[in-house]
Amino acid sequence: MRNDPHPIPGGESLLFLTDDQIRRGIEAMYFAYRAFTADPDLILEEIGYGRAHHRALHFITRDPGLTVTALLEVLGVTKQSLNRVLRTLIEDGLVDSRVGRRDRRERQLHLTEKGVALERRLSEAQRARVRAAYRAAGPQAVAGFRQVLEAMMDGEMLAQFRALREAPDQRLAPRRAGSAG
Amino acid sequence: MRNDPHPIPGGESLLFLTDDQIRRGIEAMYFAYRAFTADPDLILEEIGYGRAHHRALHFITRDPGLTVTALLEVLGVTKQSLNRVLRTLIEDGLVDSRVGRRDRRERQLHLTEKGVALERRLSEAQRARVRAAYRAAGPQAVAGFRQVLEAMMDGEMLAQFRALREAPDQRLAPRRAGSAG
DNA sequence: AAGGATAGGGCAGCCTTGTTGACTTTCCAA
DNA sequence: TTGGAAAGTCAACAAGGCTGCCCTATCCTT
Repeated sequence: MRNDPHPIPGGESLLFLTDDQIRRGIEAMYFAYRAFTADPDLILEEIGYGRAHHRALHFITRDPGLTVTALLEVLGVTKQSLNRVLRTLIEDGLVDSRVGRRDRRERQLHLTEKGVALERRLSEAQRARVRAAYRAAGPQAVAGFRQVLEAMMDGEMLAQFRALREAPDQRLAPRRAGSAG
Repeated sequence: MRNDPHPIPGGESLLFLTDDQIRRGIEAMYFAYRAFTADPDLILEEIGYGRAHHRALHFITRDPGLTVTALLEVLGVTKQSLNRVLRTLIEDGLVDSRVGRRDRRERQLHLTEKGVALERRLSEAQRARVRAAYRAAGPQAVAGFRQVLEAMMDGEMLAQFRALREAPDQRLAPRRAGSAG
């Protein structure tokens, strides 16, 4: 298992599949993810929030009016965990939780002006880094980056990711189809 | 700031730098990182360890005999935080902490057989996913993936990352007197 | 030989953000 | 009307970050 021992008949060089290359990719992913979160983390620290707050603000911005359950599924955490974060955002006047119209058990989540302002500040910081990296690497590299990231996701997660793209302002929730918690 | 308003005179299409594309990249990074850690997380949970244990095992494997301080710098955490994790690994007989030869204040970290076995199991699980993603995306996409990840790192982190590459079995730390590791 | 600097570690205690379990409110269907 | 299911909330615990302070052993310089 030290080096990929499968010179698959097909022509192309498979050197990019050696264990060493894979391991370098794993390390790059680890370091890059730390860099990726570093800028918003600084802002969050100022105001006593954490990454979980940023994530909630992001997906509420992405899909205004989504329910707690829908947000839960996107984030892949338990509702208790999300609830704590959401409660502080609501108490601090960044998120508005409205009783659902079609189902009064549901809460529909929107950002307040203050919430929009913070979300924008956080996103801008994060986007600046990603934009710089994209610009430095060029469009072809970016296409490859996206391809590999998507190929890393499993089926259910990929579906969630694509659902965000395809239904930019649509509720994700109502499908009864079972998805694990 | 909604869409990149800089049609830089230079020719290429800059559509890959729109805020929308950047945001998709950010979301892809978020989901992919979750997928990326999912497989080892399952194994770690079985035995009551966390990601921090995996990271320590990884970098000790990467650079056997490295000191606590060197590991600290690679991981970017505090001594106290690392120490808790390292202590359990040593107590459980996965890591061996030997007094340094050239400097007896230092502790040189090695994996035991048991440690090697666990690290291999964790790495194999993670590599399997990355390898599958690489294979699916192809060598050109992988090159782009790596380019973007490196472009995301800041200078110091990039230096650390490259130091791992260039000195695969060398101490990262002070190099007082050159002695075999 | 003495004193400061460095490597490593321990303890106390804080925070965020995961987790499970138990609970209320609301809806819907038998 | 009643009972189950679903949405959301509250309580308590754990992992693993963090800081602060203290301690020993070991270097290294004076």
